[in-house]
Amino acid sequence: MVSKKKAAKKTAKRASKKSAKKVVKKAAKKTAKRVPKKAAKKAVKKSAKKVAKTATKKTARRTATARKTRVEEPLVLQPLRGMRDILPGDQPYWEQVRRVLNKAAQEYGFNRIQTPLVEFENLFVRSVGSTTEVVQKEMYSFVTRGGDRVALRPELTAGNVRAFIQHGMNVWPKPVKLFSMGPVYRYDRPQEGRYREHVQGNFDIYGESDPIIDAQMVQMAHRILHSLGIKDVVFHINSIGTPKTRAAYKKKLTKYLEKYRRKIPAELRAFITDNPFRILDAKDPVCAEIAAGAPRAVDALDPESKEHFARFVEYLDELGITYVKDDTLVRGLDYYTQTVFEVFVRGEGGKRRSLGGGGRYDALIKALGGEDMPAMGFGLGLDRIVLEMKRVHAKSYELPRPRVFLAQLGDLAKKKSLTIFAMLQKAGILTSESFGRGNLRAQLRKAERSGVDVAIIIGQKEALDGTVILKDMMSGSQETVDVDKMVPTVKKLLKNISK
RNA sequence: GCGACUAUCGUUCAAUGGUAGGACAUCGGUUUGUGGUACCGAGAACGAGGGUUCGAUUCCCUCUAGUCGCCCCA
Repeated sequence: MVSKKKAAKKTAKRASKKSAKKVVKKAAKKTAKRVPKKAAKKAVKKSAKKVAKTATKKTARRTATARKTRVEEPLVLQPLRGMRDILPGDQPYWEQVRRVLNKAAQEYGFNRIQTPLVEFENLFVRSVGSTTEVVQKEMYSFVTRGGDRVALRPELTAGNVRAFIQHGMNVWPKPVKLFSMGPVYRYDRPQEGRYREHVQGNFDIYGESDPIIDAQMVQMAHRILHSLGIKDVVFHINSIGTPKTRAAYKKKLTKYLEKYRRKIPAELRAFITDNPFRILDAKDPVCAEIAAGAPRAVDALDPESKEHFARFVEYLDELGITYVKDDTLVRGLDYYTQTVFEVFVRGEGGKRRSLGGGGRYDALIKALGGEDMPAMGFGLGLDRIVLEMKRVHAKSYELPRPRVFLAQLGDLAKKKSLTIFAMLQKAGILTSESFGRGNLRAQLRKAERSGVDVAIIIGQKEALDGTVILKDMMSGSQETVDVDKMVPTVKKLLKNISK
C-alpha cells in the first residue's frame, strides 16, 4: 500500500518536473556545461605537455624561469597523501586533548617549548640513528635553495635536545622539564591511525637519573590517557641496557646470526651487522626460529641496568599500574638506553595499537655535543588518542554556545543591530546573528535551530523608538524594553531560563 | 616498502552498457514584523587518464586517494 502511494507520488513529481521543456533545458544546460569543461581540460593538458617538452630542451636556468610563468596545472583539491584536515567537528576532541596535556604539564612541572618543524638532517641522523627505519625510509629530507640538507622532524626529542644544548639549559635548575606538542612527519604508508603528518605531545626530563622518574613518566602517561577516557591500556616495559652493554650484546648477536646468514631472508641480511635486533622481531618463521636460540638481551644487561630496571618495576608496582615485561620491546629510535616503554590500547578484534612510548636516553645529550647528562622522555600520538576517544565515546570539550540570537528587520534596524551586537559582546553575552538575511521568519528559524533561549528582535519601529523586543524562545512570550535596559533584562531572562 | 579491497551530490545510501534517484544537510519560498511541525522549490555527484564499444558511471588497464593485512611505529 505504502509503496504504491509512494510510487504514485513519485510519478506525479516526475511528470511535473520533467515537462518536455524542462528536460530539454536541463539537457542543454548539461551539455553546455560539459563540453567546454572537457575541452578546457584537454587544452590545459596539451599546453602542459608542450611546456614540458620544450622545457627539457632548454637549460636549467631557463626551466626555472619557465616554472614561474608556467601554464597552470590542474589543481588537485586534496591534501598530500597521508595528510588530512582536522575539521571543526573534530575540534572538541582535540581541544580536550590539548587541555588535558597542558594541565598535566602544569601538574608535573613541565614548561612548554616550541622548536622548528625543520632541522638539519644530520641532527636526526645522529640522534635517531642512521640504521633506523625512521631515518632510512621515512624521513622527509630535502635540500633547501641555499643548499642545506634538512629534514622535517620525524619526532620531537631531537629538536628539544638541540635546543637544550644550544641554550645552555644544562645550568638551569635540575631537573629541566620540557613539554612540546606539534606535527611530526614520517613518509610511511598511511592507514587509519597512521598518518604522514601527525601530532605528538612530548614530555622530556633532563638531569635526573633516578628510576623513580621513569616510573613517574609512565604514571603520567597513564594519567593523561585515563583522564581522556582511555582506560583499557597496557604498558609494555623493558630495559635495553647501557650503550656499552648494548654494543656488546649487539656484537654477540651479530656473531650468532652470522652462523645462519644463508637461512636469513636476503632482504634482512643487511641487518645482521647493522641492526641485528630487527631480525629478532621479524615475523618470518625462519627468523623466529633463529631468534629463539639467540642470546637473550636480559642476560647481557650489566648489574647497574638490572638494578635500575628492578627499582623501576618496584615503583610501578607501588603505583599499581598494569605492565607487561616485554624483552622484545626495543623501540625504533637508537638513542634509548636502559628503560623503554610503550603503551598500547586494545582495539577491535583484540588488536593492540600503540598510543605512545618513550624511555631513557642518558647518552644522547653528550653524543650530540652537550654535557654528559641523563634524560628521560615519552611521546603520545595525539591523532590516535583522538581516534580512540571517539571509539569509546569519551568526553570532549564543547565550546560554550550562544544563548541569544539577534534578528533585525529593515535598513535602520540593520544599522542599529551592529551596536546592539557590540553591547552584548561587551556584556559577555554570546550572541549569534544572521545579518545577511532580511527575512524575519528565516532569522527566527535559524535562531530556533541553533537552540538559543532568547531572541532579540529589532525592526523599523523599535529602531526609531530606541527599544528592542526580547522574546523567550521557549514560551514565545515577548516584551519591549529600552535599549539601555536590554543587557540586564537579557541577563535576568537567561538566569531564569537556566533555573 | 609488500599484498589485498574500495571510490556515486557536503554526508549517507541506491540504480544503470543508452550520462543517475532518495534521505539528511544547505539555500529560497508558503502575501517582505515572528521560530519549532508541515508544504513547495532550488543548487549539488559517477576520483583522474586511457582502452574495449555505435555508446562506459557501469567492463578492462594505469594513476591517485582511502581502508584492511604485513612491516614499522605514534
